[in-house]
Amino acid sequence: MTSTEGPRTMRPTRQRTAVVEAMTSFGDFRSAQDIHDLLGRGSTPVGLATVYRTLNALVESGEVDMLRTEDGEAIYRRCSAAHHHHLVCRSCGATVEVEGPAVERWTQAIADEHGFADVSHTLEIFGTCSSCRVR
Amino acid sequence: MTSTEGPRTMRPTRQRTAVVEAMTSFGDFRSAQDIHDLLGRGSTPVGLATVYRTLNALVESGEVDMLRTEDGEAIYRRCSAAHHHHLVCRSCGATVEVEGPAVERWTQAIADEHGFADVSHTLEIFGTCSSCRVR
DNA sequence: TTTCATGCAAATTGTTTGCAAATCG
DNA sequence: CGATTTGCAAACAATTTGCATGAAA
Repeated sequence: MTSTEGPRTMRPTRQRTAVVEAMTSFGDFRSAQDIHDLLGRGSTPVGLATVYRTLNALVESGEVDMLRTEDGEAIYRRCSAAHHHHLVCRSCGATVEVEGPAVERWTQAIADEHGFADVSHTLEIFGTCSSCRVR
Repeated sequence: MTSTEGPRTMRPTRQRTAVVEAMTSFGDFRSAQDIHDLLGRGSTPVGLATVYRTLNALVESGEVDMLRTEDGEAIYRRCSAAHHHHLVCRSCGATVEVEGPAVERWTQAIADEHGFADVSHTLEIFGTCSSCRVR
């Protein structure tokens, strides 16, 4: 079970830095492939496998948050970014970021109540925005 | 955009029934592959592709709930009528159904506030259940 | 120089699709 | 019969892994 052992240290390489900076530059969730593409276009191309390895390491070390999109793709976000949710228009895709202290508290409470620790959650709201209703 | 059109009716075939019954027999989340294996052992083998197609259809029609496990696998469960959310253990996968009138109201309010109509939402809570913490 | 990280390409895994044969209405 | 569904295998997409090479310590 100790087969998956890895080094305890993480070398500050050029590509590792590039990934971290990319993650820092945009605060929201992106897929590994997005990040790879982004870096590829820039002046610091990084191999896709490396992007994956780096992101996994960052998740492991708690510096990055990972969650799954509806179709199973992993998306990552720098952890420190303020936690918020999205209100998405089904029709045009417009997105509004919303915060919900109440929801945060509620989920925490529910989890406590059932003896769950180390709580996190995902919440997305879908609807039809006013512009799309009019036309 | 109408390319993915399908028939509006769903024929009650032997395999479709088998899948639905399997879903009914156990109340918790199972992967498509689990269901396929299960049926394969029994007297009513159903092709894996068919299991997937059937499950997708059921999710589409709202008879089945689908969510993603930490590693991106889709898991399905027959869904009870009432709208509810899930509290899922990251480690062992145990799930608790929770209701959240407050959340329902909150999402509605947020949507209204931004001029969105026809609102729906998804919310999943993740954590580590007490049994898994103990060990 | 020794160890860890990178890149590439090949290997895996979960899921979807094309198409001929079986089945339902 | 005619339209839909099934099964199988091939196609796919996201992610991981093996291995030789390059860069830190």
